[in-house]
Amino acid sequence: MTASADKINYSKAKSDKYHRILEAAIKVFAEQGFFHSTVSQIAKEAGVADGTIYLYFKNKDDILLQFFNYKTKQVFSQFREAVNRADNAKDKLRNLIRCHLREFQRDRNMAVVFQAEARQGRQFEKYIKELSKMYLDLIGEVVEMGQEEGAMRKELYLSLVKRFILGAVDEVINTWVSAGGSYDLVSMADPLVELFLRGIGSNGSRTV
Amino acid sequence: MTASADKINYSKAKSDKYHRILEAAIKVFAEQGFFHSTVSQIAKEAGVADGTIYLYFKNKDDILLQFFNYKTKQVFSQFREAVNRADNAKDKLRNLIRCHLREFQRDRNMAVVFQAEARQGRQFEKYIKELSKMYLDLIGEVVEMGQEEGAMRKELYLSLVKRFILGAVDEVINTWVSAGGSYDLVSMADPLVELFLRGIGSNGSRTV
Amino acid sequence: MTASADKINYSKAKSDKYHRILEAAIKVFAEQGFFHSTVSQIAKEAGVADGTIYLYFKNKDDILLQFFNYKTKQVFSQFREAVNRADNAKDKLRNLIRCHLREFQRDRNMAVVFQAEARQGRQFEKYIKELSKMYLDLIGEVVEMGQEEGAMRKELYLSLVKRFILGAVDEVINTWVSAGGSYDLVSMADPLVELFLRGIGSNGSRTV
Amino acid sequence: MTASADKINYSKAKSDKYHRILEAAIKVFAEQGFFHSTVSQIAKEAGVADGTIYLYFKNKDDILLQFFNYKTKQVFSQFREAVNRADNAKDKLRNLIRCHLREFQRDRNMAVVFQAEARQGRQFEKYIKELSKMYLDLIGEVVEMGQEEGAMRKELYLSLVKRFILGAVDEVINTWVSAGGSYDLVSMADPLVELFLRGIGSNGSRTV
DNA sequence: CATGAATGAGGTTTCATTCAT
DNA sequence: GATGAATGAAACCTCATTCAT
Repeated sequence: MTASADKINYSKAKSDKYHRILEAAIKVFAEQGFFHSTVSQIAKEAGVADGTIYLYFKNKDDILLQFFNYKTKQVFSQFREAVNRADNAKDKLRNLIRCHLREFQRDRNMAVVFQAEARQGRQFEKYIKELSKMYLDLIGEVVEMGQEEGAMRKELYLSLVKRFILGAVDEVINTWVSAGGSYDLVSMADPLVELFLRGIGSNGSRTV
Repeated sequence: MTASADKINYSKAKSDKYHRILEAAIKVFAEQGFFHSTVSQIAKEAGVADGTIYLYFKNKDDILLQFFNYKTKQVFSQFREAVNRADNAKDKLRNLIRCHLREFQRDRNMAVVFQAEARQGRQFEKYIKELSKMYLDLIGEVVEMGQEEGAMRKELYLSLVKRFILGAVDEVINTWVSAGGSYDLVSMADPLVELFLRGIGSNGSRTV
Repeated sequence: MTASADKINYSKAKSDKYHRILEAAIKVFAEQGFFHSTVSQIAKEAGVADGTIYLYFKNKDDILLQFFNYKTKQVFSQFREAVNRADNAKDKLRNLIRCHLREFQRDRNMAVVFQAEARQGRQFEKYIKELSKMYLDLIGEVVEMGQEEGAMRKELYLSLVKRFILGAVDEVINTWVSAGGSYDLVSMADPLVELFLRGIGSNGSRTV
Repeated sequence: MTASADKINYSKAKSDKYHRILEAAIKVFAEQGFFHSTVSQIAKEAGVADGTIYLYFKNKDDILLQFFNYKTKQVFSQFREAVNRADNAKDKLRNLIRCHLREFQRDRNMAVVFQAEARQGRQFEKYIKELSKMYLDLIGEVVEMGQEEGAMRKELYLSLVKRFILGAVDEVINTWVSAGGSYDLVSMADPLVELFLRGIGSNGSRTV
């Protein structure tokens, strides 16, 4: 007797309140962390009664789950578009990373929650892994195209390259989040892409 | 600084029980996450009474704090040694990363807790930042030496490079943790270092 | 008497919806028990909105109260008729018990609710006692008539006899309800009446 | 991961507090009914903190369950003894019923809870049925012995007889409970047994 | 030092009831 | 009359922490 989907208003074109609660929750989660946030705080921030939350979400966990779902879809279509807008691999990579940084800069609460809660495993593991995979696949496509174009090295260890890129971008965002979002994140994109492409070694260096 | 030194036995060269509890806690945190772990579980795992925990730790948070302190110091001296063991920048970098991966592979519980709980901000933020800073500084030193040696590009945006390296290593560890530690993590070190040094672009590529 | 007549439509010859809700409620109560039933479930079963219930009933308790009132009146007139249809005490008793079992068999939901919720005391105590009294009085009349007719022993402890009969019938119904109504309840009537009249002792037995 | 038997102190020879809580709970249940009773009320009545309840009982339901278990065992051994103390069926029956009434009179809270909550089905159904069965079996034994002795009629419909007796006794207790326990319940035993044995019909009556 | 029973604040969640539409 | 989204009181239960032994 799970009291879920049939009781909860997921349809209704994501009614006004659904989004109000979701945004409020993300704000509170960003400020306090998921575990230290209380449903009451979220309700107050959203300007609704505690019980109202449960008309739109199955439970507290479900709020975070819905967020991953909702923001993810939204952000991912942006990523995809950004990649499509360019016609060579390097520009695709640059566009992807610019877009990534731009979107996270645009909504810092989202960024904080993504960066902080996504590493928690347990209940959200499945979602996070899926999310991560989508991103890695996107990078994978771009790199493979780059290899075909001759713009990227053929002998790359692809699955490592993907993590190498995601990890670096992630850390750049983390740092920005930790710093309170006090500087322009997007401006990191181009230098970062250069590092990806050229590495840090001096020209023609033999490394192994 | 911490208002507890008088009650809690931090001296005594870290008695047997102190470490037993700490290791037990890390095991439990790794399995359940910090918030879902209970003091009782830790006590049971350590084979002591619940109350005993409070003879060695101020409270639940303090356990995690002590862990960051304890493991950090231990691991950091290893990192420092690894760097010192080489006499050129590239080898220092390679040694650092090998050591990092080796240590995290050696103690997977530690790895899980580090990777998961360190991103939570709030109560542990200060510690984590400090930790992160130590690592970044170490990388910074190596890179600067590399620039002097001529082994690394002079025009690098140093603070970005540091995050670029930390982030990538971190993500490689995360992936390994998510996969249940099922493959050899250390073998990622050399390919990773190559990516840092040469990037993913084909030789002589102009990137901007 | 009830402080609500002005708000609630008790007049109007019990509109269609009133009965729909009442029957729905009894069904739900029978399935889940009064306390575990929610007003929403009742509304859904009745095919009306939650709020509509409050146009016909003062509150959740009132639904059960109205049920006791409504079914009681209805069933009691049947009992009275059954008794009247016979012209000697033994047949009256037999008719009463047959009727009782028949009516409860006819509407198992009613039976379940009657048997289960009537023993709860507290809020419904008054109603239940009244109900019980009506039944006991009916039995009393029959037995007294039997005594006058010479068909029943003169020295009976009347108030005990009444409970003795009611209790036995009740338990027979309980058992049938517990068994899921899987056998014919009415067929218990005649053997039961024989037990009332002859007891279980062998003929001519001296019992004290 | 049901947090039950391993966490809860069922051993310890039913420690002092276990019984204090149980008796307090029964008192509160008797006064308010199970559903209207709150854990806080029980805790206050027992003179312990709310949380303490959960050291001894898995949850609120478990309190009632434990009660059925505990009192049942206790009371049933009394019933069995009472039956054994006589050496003919009629006396066994009389002893059983006297004992039943005596025990319920002795502890009115128990009586109230037994009579009221035992009819609720749902969560406690299994227990109640078991309980009921034990009692019915005991009666069954006695009646069968009576038949062998020639003290009871051979042609009896045994399963009906059992319910007939249990029901009547039950109702006598209910009435006494409803009346606030204001009269002597045990004095009902002998007249009741006479009704069982001789019925209410006049001597030699043909009933069918 | 060590214990673990006891505490009680505080969180999540349910659901009877209301009221603007 | 009818609706059903919204309310918020109140219940159950957990668990970090204390303290008498």
